[in-house]
Amino acid sequence: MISKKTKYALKALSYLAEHYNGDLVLISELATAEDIPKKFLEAILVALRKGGVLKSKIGKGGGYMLASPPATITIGKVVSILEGGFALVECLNDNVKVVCEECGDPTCCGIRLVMSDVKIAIDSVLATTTLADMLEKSDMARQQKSRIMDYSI
Amino acid sequence: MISKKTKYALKALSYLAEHYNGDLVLISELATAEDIPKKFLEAILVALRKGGVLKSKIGKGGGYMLASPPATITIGKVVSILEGGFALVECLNDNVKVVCEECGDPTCCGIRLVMSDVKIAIDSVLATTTLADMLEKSDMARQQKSRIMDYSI
DNA sequence: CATAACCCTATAGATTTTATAGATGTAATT
DNA sequence: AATTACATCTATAAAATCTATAGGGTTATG
Repeated sequence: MISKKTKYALKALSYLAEHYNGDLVLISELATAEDIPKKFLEAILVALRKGGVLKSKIGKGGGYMLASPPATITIGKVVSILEGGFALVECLNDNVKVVCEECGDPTCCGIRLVMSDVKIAIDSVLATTTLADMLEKSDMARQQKSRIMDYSI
Repeated sequence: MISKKTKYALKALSYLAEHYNGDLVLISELATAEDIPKKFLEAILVALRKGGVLKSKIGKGGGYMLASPPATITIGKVVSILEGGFALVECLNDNVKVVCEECGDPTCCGIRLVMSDVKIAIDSVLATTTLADMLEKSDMARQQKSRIMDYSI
C-alpha cells in the first residue's frame, strides 16, 4: 500500500504537470489547490527535488516546477523516491542490503522468490507509466463520463 | 509491503504444505518449527481458517491442516485474507466501500487508474501462484545452489 | 480432566502524519 | 547599502495510527 505521502506527491506532481509552462508554483498554491497540509507537502517536495524530479527556486518569485517534461517522469520513480521502492518484501527493495530475518537463506526463500516475480510485474507497469500517462488516463475517464452523461440526458 | 503477519502465514502454510498427509499439526509445533511467536501465530491461523484455507480440530489429538491440496491454494488468497487485498491504494482493495479522501472523483482519479493497472499486474502473478509453486521454486533454487557448490569443488 | 484450539483485550513499539519555530536565501524597495 | 517582504529549507516534536506481541480465560474433544 502506498502512503499518504506518495499520494500527495502524485497529486502535487499532477498539478505541476498541468501547469508545466516554465512558471514556478508556490508551495502554498499547491497545498491549497490539492488540499495537502502545507508543511507535510514541503517535506515531500524537498524529497522529490533531491530525487531529481523537481526544480526549486528560493526567495521572492521562487517556487517549484518539474525538472523535466511530464512524459519523462515515471510513477515508478516517484514511488521509489518516497517509499524507497515498491517491493512487497523489504529485502527486494532498492538499496537494501539486509536480509529479512524470516528467510534463512534469501536465495531459496520461497516468499522472496514469489515476491520477486510480483515486483517484476509491478515494475513493468510503474516504470512505463509517466505523469503524462496518468493525466491522460484521468482525462479520458472524465471525457468518457461526460459522454455517458450526455447520452443519458 | 506485506506485513510480518503475512510472512508468518506463508511460512506456516509452507510447513503445512510439506506435511500435507492427512495428519494434524499442533500450533506449538508450527511455532517452533518456523520460529513464530505462538500467540501471534494463533491469530493468523484462525484468520486462515475463517478464510477457508485451513481446517482445524479442537481438543486432544487436534491441530491444523490445509483445507485443500497445496496446488489449490494461491498466494493471492493468503495475502488477501491477511492484508485484505494487495492493492496499492485502499479504494481498490476487496470489500472496501469507502473512497480515498484524496481522489475527489474515484472514477477519474489518475492515481487510482494507474494503481488499478498495477493491481491487475500483481493479481496476475499472485492469483496464478500456489503454495505448491512456491515450494517448488524454493526447491529448485536450493538444487541450483547445491549444483553450483558441487561444480566449485 | 487433560488437551488444544478459540476468543477477547491490552500494550509497547514503530511508523506515519501533522504541526511548530525558526533559519536561510532571494529579490524588490527605500 | 539597508531594509523588508517573500519563499524555500531544516529540525524537532506532538499526535494519530498501525504492527507485533502477550495475557488470560473459554470451549470443544478424546
